[in-house]
Amino acid sequence: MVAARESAAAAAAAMDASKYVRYTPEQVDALERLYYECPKPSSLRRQQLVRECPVLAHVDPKQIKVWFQNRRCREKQRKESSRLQALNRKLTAMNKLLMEENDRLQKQVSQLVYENGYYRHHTNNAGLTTTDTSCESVVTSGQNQNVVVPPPRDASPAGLMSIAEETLTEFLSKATGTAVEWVQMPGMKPGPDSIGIIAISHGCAGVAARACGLVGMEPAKVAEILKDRPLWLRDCRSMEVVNVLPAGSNGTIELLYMQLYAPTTLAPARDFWMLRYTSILDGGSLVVCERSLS
DNA sequence: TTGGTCGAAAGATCCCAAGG
DNA sequence: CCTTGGGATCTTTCGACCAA
Repeated sequence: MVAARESAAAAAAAMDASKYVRYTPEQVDALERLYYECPKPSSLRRQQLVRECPVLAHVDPKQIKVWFQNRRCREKQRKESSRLQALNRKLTAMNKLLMEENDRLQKQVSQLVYENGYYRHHTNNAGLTTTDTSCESVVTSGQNQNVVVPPPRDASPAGLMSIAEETLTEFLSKATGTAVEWVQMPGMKPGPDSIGIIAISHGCAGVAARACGLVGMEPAKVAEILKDRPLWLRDCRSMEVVNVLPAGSNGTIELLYMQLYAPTTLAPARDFWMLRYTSILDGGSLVVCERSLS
């Protein structure tokens, strides 16, 4: 490249200034017409053009060749330029739409933050919640009287047992084969093969079945899940075991009060009363199913 | 006057087809 | 297979022209 530059400079220096010509408008018109007819004329055709066109009579065929070369080059550059301009217009229009959408969403967020603050304020005034809105749990094992959510509908042992049996039956009916319809929750992997996920089954209006371990899951995998309790409860901001009851099949029923982290920083944390049924089934498989009582 | 742009010209390099 | 001629492409230089 350096050699090319040097030789080009040397050639340019040697070039006679008188060689530089500017074609007349008539010549340019003629050349443009010829270019329109044929952008790549052969050597023979170029000589023929010079003979046939009077305004080009005194132009060297070599100059004609160079003119066509440069003309093709210019056309290529113009096409590329117009292509980039069209692309730029499209991107600008897209950018405008995205800016408008962003603006609209920002306003929506502001409105939701405002509403959130408004409802928090009213809840605090009603004396039903803690004054602490930090990361500290609002649930403290019966010492804290400022419980957010209402108690379960039927917290009696018989009522809990009934709900637990119902939940287990429902869960087992869904947790066989691929019958479970898994719904991904924020920050969690979808699908029954995921470990430590929370899934909410479809078709159960108002009822959430929280599953951690499926029937038929390998015992080693279940043990692995149970050992890694922090992961198992990673979405859980706080949890309180309010009551524990023995159940059939070596199972237990626990009444839980849970507070889950908010899916986004702008949304409030969610509070649940949960019923957890834990049981060892035949074959050593473990089933843990939970049901919201809210 | 100066800086930018356009156009003409030329060199270097690569590729391809034709001919010996 | 090698050489040769020509085209394509990229790059550079320089003159002309124009607007600030």
